[in-house]
Amino acid sequence: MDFGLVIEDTSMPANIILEKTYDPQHVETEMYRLWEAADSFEAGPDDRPPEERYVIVIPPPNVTGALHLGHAINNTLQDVLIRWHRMKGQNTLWLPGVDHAGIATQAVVEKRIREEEGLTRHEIGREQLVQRIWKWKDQYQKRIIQQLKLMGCSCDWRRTRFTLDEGLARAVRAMFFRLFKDGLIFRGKRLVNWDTQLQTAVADDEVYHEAVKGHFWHFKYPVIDPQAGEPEHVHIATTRPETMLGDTAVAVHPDPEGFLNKREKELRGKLDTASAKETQEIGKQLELLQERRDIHLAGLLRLREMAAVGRKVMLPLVQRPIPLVHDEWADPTKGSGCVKITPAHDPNDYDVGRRHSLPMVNVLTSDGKVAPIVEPDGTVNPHSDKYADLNFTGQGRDKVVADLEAAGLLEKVEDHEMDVGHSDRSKKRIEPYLSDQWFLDMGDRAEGVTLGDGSKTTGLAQAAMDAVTDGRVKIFPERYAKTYLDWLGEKREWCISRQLWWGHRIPIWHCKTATEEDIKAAFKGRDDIVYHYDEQKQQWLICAETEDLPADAIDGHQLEQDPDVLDTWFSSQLWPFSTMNWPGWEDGLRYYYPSNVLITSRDIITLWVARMVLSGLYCIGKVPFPHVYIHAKILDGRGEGMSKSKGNGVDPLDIIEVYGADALRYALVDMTTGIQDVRMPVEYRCPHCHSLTPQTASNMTAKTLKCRDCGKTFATQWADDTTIEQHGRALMVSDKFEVGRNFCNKLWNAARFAFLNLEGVGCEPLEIATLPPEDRWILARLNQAIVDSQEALNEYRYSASIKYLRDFFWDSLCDWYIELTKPRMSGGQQGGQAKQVLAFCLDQILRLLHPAMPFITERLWQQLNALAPRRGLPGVAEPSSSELLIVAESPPQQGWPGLTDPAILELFADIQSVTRGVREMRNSHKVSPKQPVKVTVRAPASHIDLLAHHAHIIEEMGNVEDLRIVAETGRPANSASAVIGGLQIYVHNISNDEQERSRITKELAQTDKLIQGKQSKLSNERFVKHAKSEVVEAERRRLAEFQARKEQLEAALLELR
RNA sequence: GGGCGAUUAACUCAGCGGCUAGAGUGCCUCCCUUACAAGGAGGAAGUCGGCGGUUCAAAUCCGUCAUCGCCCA
Repeated sequence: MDFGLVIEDTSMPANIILEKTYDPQHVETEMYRLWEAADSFEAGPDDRPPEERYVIVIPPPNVTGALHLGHAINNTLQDVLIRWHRMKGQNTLWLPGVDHAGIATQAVVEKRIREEEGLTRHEIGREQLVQRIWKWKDQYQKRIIQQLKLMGCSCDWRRTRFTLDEGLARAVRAMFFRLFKDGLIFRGKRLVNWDTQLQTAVADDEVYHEAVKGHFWHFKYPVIDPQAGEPEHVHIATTRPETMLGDTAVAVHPDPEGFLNKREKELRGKLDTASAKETQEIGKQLELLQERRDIHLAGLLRLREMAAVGRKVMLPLVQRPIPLVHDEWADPTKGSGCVKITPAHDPNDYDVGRRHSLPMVNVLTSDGKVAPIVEPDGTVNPHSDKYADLNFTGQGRDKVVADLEAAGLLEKVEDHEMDVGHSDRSKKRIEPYLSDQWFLDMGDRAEGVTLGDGSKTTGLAQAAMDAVTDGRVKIFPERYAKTYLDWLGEKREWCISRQLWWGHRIPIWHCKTATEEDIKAAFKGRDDIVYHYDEQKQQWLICAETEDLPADAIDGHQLEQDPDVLDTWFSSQLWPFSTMNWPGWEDGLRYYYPSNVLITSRDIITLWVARMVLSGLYCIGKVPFPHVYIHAKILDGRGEGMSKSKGNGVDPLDIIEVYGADALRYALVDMTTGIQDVRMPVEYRCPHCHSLTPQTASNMTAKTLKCRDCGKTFATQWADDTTIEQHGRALMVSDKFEVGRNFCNKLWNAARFAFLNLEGVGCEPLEIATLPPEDRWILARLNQAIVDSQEALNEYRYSASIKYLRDFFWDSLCDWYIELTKPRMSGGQQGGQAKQVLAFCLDQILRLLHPAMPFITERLWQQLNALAPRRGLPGVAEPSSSELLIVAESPPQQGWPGLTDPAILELFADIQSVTRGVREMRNSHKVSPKQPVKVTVRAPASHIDLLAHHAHIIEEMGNVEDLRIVAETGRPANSASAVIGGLQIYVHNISNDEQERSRITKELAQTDKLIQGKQSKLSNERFVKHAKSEVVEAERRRLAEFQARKEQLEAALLELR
């Protein structure tokens, strides 16, 4: 069979028949080629006004690895909107690209080099490593774009960008330069999360917490020259003994008694409203509190006095005298009430240190060893050399503990479990580390901050918050606005430097020796240079906006570029406009910025969305998008997030191979309701017999498995090449996509049926009112679907949208209209009209389904164009024709006014109920569907004509050979009966009195219950008084219906006697 | 510790103050009727997580408890 495209081969007969089942692979390739050949995805500025313009900038997938189902849902949802708006005739741009993902990508490449070659990055060198990462990036960018194309994404590929591109680097430098010039970027010493493996600072969000078993060590520090009544030692407890080398104080609470009182009051206050369980718990705490008072308070008060008069203790091992200080960080309810303070190695201690101007003594080297201890006066501590270079948490800790024990200062050791931060990338324990970093000030500033449009704001974070609170940016679903606002509300400074090699280098040059005059002279007349003096390090920091500075840029002085790179989100935040050539305005920025919507998942609302809004405002003065749509995260069947490394990550291409791209997309759209997670049980598809074996916790990491159906062995993603070759690799899929495949098949076959019948279809003016009822009905149903589905899509209700289309197409068009009109199609009366209506419905549903299922609809469109080039209802609905569906006009959002017909919808629903009643009776009495039955309907005289007009529907769909509609009749012999909507329906000769009696009795009982329910409701005066009159009316009507049914059932029962 | 969300049929989810609580899948019965068995016709299946409250009326709103998930500290 020739499967070529009509559009390519005009000599092909128009009535070629489609294959019986839909073959996605072949069609998908052909259709994508067709679109690319027609440049359908390409967009460029033209004279269409802003409201006829639609732009989405892709959330760039990172090049760490291939795309999984999470990306599939993200990009499908974008493509649906893009294709829909393109079909609305808008100037539509979907701008694609990928992200370099700094630390993540460097980590995977470093890891691979370590595993395969046993080399570290320092052995390879900066230049080599960066080159290797570029190679990795090229490979994955290619793979990612390939995946997107196979999913059907209609991006303007000519505009593909990468966050490390030259153009994007220009944007990064432009923003950095402005921020630096405005004094919003500064350098400072801070405690950061340090990854000792990758030797870089990492952000909070790159740290995960895990419970780790450890110990609580209790030590005592000797008091220097204890006075009478003072203890000889203070007691401290710690989970990190090795950090004591850097202690610079011991803190005690300034008002332990007040603290205990306050705590007691709080607890007693809680007691009033507490549940029984809580009461018990609180009681226990109160007891403990009393114990603290009795046993510890005197000691705590003495310590407070000692701190007040400036007493010191001698830090053991390194023999450093350190003060006792008052600070509320010390908790009087815990331990001795004293806490050791290591400002350079604990965030809380850091704050204490700042409050009391304590010196910071670093104890850690960048690669995770004990540092040589440098005392506050700058000298190296003579006692510290025996610890230097020991592994910090290993030998270093052991030695500190052993030495303290030897000195008789170890009191006891307890088991203790605690949450410890680990690096997401290297899986190594995160250490707090005091280091020089670059920061962006997000907070409010006295002098304010000037935004891109010249307006003033108090600070960057505030500007981004305002955009959401005043509605310039709307987040769907709304609840996520809270995440955004809460995070920004902290206005924390953002550490933007990373000690990595993969990323945008910080455009700052350091110079220690030059004077301001030297710098002025060297850069005279240049507005792309700014410089600030760094008091702390006593050096000039020179920022160059457009080009790198040579080392000898200042005569007689040496310049050195800052070795750090920027946090990856620094470049990602510029994505909505850096991709459009900012800071230049040419190449579309003026036309295409801002975009219309950002579609993403909730885990990067703070990391990325908030920062894009902030930078859009700062750089340009306009928010980058008015809408943010947050979609669900895909979890596996046990509720765990999918990931390749865990083994439960599903590659969209596996799904496409098994079910087809449209099936993938249909299912993803269908599951996009308002929920935040979607469960997706994962299954292995046996390469031998294609049956599915569910993935479980125990088989998730297996290299080979046995098919539970055919028993043969197959390989998984974990197996080596030889094993895969030997057994074949199982694709990882989920049967959730079967619904998509089935829908495609149904669409394909319905179209196939239509094509068999559409030859010679006309496009004549039709008088809607004179059409047979089924025609008027299907057109009204179509119109409903047109309106409802697009309305839903407009509000990002994807699942609802596709459901309207499915219901129209499958339940109405296929199951009723097509079945009903088969006789007309094959030569019956008004056959031409039926064909014309069918062609029109097909035309419209293909247009409506195209955004979600582009491949199959385009293929069918080609066929439809060949067979029925003119389609429509002249004078009522005249869609314009189009060679390609991708650019065909979408049905009008308000529908075709001439097709709206609520009356026929209501009437047809009644006819359907009657038909279903007949079917049910035949089915429950085991009458073969092939066996025609005789039916008599008793109806009120006023309804007889109307029913007669629709009799053919019941006859055709119920296989009724002789339908009589009469005002009066007795029960035909052995007939089964049903009461439906005021009609008494008898199906002749399929039942007996006994069966009827029992069935009617049962239904009577049920009806009685309903009547009672309604009666009690309506006899409630307050209901009648308070409820809306429509509601009361509706209830009365319903009661009347039930009562009428009851009467009929009783009459039917009487007939049996 | 704080926040967000979920809990409805065996499974995946709709419904979010007022119809006899729905759909798809699965299950059962019947049907290979020349568009489609990846299909058609019909059916069974639910104390809407528990307990309180608001209301004429609660799956829906509020409180609380339980279980699960996510985010932030």
